[in-house]
Amino acid sequence: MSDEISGRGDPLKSLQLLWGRTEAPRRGPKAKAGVADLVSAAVAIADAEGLDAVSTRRVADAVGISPMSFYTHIPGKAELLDLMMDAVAGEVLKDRPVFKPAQWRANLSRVATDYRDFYLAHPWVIQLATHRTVLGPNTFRSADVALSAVEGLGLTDLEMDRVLNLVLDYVHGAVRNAAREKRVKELTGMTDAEWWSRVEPFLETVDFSPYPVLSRVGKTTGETYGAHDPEGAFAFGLARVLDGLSVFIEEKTAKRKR
Amino acid sequence: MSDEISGRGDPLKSLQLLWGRTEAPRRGPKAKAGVADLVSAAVAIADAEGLDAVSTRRVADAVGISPMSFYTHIPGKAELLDLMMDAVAGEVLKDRPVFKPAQWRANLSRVATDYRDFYLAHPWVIQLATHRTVLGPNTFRSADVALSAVEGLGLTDLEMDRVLNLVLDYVHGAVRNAAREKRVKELTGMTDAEWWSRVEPFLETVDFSPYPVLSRVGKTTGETYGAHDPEGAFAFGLARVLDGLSVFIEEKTAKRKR
DNA sequence: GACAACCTCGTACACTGTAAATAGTTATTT
DNA sequence: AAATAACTATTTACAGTGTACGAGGTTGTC
Repeated sequence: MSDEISGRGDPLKSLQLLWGRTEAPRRGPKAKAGVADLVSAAVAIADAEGLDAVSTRRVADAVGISPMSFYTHIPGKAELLDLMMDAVAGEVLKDRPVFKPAQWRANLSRVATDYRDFYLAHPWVIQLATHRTVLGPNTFRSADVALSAVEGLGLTDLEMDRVLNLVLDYVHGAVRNAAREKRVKELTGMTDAEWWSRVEPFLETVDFSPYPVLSRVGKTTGETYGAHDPEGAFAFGLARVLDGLSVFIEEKTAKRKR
Repeated sequence: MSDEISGRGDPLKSLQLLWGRTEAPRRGPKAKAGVADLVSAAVAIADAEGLDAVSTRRVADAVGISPMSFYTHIPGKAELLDLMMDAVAGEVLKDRPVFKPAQWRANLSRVATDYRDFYLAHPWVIQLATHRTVLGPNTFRSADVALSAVEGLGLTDLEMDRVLNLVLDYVHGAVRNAAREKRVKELTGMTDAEWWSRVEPFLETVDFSPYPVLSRVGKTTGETYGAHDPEGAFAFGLARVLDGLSVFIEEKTAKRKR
């Protein structure tokens, strides 16, 4: 277990599949299932039961082929994961919003919340995103739209890249907290409250005097970490990030005017 | 494969192990290996070969006991992962720096870079940190120290929590990018350059016209994503985050003076 | 009809986490 | 000293994983 890597194996084969560059077979029987079927079945399983429920056998079974037939269509599990990532990447910023440079703050807000909703809809993406970027069409498209949120501000290309990465890095980090609650709940069948009610009696027996600040702050933020407000925390962090970018961008444009 | 969860199973057993609350055995033979041996062996394996090289059998073998003897000391793999996390958490902010409130910016900088170095030293932590927080002594200690970086600024406890979380969320997200390169390199034996040299010929055959912004920006940021400057990107993002916090904190303290 | 291309499948191997039963070791109790 | 309870260690076993290999069936082209 633990970490199959998305982006290993022959990178070329992955790319060909991502871009649909596999030439149509001229002979042979018609395939019962295509790559798209396998991928969407895998995504459905991951959405419903988490990433570790996705096995090549399960996926093959879901589309009605035998375990090993899976490998006729996709060379290995790593490639399947790449394809899954790119498949769902099509959902983010789906309507291709038109961004006006003057409203960069609203633009980035939109990008951030869209990515956040996306991660929450497919929490398994967060796990896979620990690996290499998938170079697929949908991933490219969403990156293109996201970058265009900071287009026309007088930033250099490198700055645009960094600004966007800052926002997305923050979103990723912030969503982790909300997403893992969801995952743990599903996998353990325990709600957060149940879990804490089991843990709390023990915590009351530990000596918190070596952690004075944590113990005070922890109590306030809700029963020593128990109650979260992910929504509020996300909004708070995003506002700070945008404030920080505001300082940077304002200074940039002020210089340009001189 | 994919995702064992750190924080499942009986939460109490995990906590007892984390806090060394297992009473010393009164009878029976002396154990060949203790919990600490198992955990440090596991950490060594994870550091050297990645998280997926850590199996209960491997760990048992490393300390010289038979596979199933592992379970005499630790109830399952989930608990092992919790213990691993807390074990290495002892390394972050090890010297317990004394933070002066007036220098909150330097303080948070220190916290951020310390966590960054920590993640880079143990990239597998990033994968596991997708799950629930480990309630262990070392984790508590590092959280306490980190929180004290923003102590005495006139922030409420909730604000302190959010400020710190913002910084740590960003660090986590930013480090991901650097850490995954390291991991992919180790696991595939391919350097980033090798990997890109294989991928590039293909990318040149794809039509980038649907992604005008990405294609332009990508080219500038280095061979369409090829060359990174993680160091620079990290510094850039952190500076923006701190700028954003500066706005918030300054406004706060200004109000207090009134 | 022959052949090559292609899909599907059964078997097999090395690995994983861990349940269950058994055997061996030690300190306490009788 | 013998019995017992508590504890560690080990063997065997099972269901699950990814996937290599090879055999067999199906389709289009020559």
